[in-house]
Amino acid sequence: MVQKSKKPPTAAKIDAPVAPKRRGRPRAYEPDVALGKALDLFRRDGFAATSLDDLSAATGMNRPSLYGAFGDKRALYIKSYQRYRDEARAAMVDIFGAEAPLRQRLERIYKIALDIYLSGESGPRGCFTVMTAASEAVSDPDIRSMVLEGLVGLDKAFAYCFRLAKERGELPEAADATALAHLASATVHTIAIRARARVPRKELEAIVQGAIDVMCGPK
Amino acid sequence: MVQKSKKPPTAAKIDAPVAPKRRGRPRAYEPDVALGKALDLFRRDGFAATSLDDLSAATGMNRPSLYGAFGDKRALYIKSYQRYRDEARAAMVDIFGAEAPLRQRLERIYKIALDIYLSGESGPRGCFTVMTAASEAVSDPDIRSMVLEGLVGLDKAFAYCFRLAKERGELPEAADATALAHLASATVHTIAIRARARVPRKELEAIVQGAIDVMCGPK
DNA sequence: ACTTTTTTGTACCATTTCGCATTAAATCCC
DNA sequence: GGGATTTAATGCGAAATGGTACAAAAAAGT
Repeated sequence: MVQKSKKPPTAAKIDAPVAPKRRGRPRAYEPDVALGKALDLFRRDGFAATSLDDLSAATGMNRPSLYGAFGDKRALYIKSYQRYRDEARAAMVDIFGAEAPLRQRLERIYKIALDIYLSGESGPRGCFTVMTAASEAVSDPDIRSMVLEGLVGLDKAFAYCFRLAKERGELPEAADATALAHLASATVHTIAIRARARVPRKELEAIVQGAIDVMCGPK
Repeated sequence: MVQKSKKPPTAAKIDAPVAPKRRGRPRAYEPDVALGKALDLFRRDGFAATSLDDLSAATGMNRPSLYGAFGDKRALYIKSYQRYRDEARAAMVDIFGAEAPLRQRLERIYKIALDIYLSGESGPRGCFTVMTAASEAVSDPDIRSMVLEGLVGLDKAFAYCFRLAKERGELPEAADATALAHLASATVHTIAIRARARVPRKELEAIVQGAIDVMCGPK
């Protein structure tokens, strides 16, 4: 019961990208979009304040289906978080090392961050990593280590970005790439928090610009 | 029913600091310490994950007493938050404008912040303002505005601190006090978050030092 | 001693919550 | 069409939750 689908032995192809032709009653939902809905809820209300009924209503799946597809509430939360982080990472990863000048790279990163944090029909939802750190992280070691991964992942990406800038002569040799990276991450965190307090985008952008100016020198 | 205690008309003194000699059965708890215990729980687990039973057990008060003394769960949360903020503010407020050089003032502020964020028997508890922003802030306008107050309060304190440094010649005239203040707040936020992810104090102190170096110039 | 006042403590209620057992439905294989 | 298999749907149940009613208890006033 570990492998969930036995491939038809006739097919020599690599895993078919579509229509595996499953055996029983077809699913009435798409796991991916359901997970997206669950993520939306968790991002808005957090783990404890989101009930299985809420999740069931949002995904259109009834509880047993939810349970069968994703496991219990905690497992669903973890899968939601992983998906959030994969998406956020995918949206940013290319930019850190792009050819554009440092300023531009940073601006692009923060624009994407703001897009993520300010999205949401019922108000901005902030950063899921930050939210998770602020709630479940303390009590659950597994979740805590995922959060830590997320935090240091961002640190490292920014550090790479700044080291590159030094190599390209955009920053003085004396610049401390690690310290700058922590400041860049801190700026991400602060706008995530302020977003949830409904600070308007204009102000968040001003904070970002100020931070960039300090980090890059007053171009 | 607005005034909660009618003063004895014989006493011409200003509100007696001790022993008002109340009338009925004496309280079995001290409201201040009970509120402190409630704050401890809320800080660790957040609003939704803290039950009235937990609060009752921690404070030693049974639920009806809790209710009578502080109102419902939300009211208790709000009172807890106000107390947290009052304490945190009181611990820092004198330092921002102290005579010591900028670096020293910043170092003292961050030391106090770390002491607050890393305290807690069952793991570090982070910053209650950040935690509240990450959870209840979106859905509850009253709580959200309190959080916002907390955030801008810190911004303003740091801004005052940096303006003072400029006047004292510790920073170049061109330095942007507002932008530096936002960076200083961002550093507070980032260590609060990382503290909950159990990043050890040494690392947090390194982050703080790096931030101070960037903000103050590489002394 | 008796009343009044305030708080405690027990017990209760209505609701919500998570999880699962069971039955009904829809599809594939033969 | 009949059986196998996978999923959906209903609904149960035990526990927990927020909140409150009510009586007993402990003090002050008279």
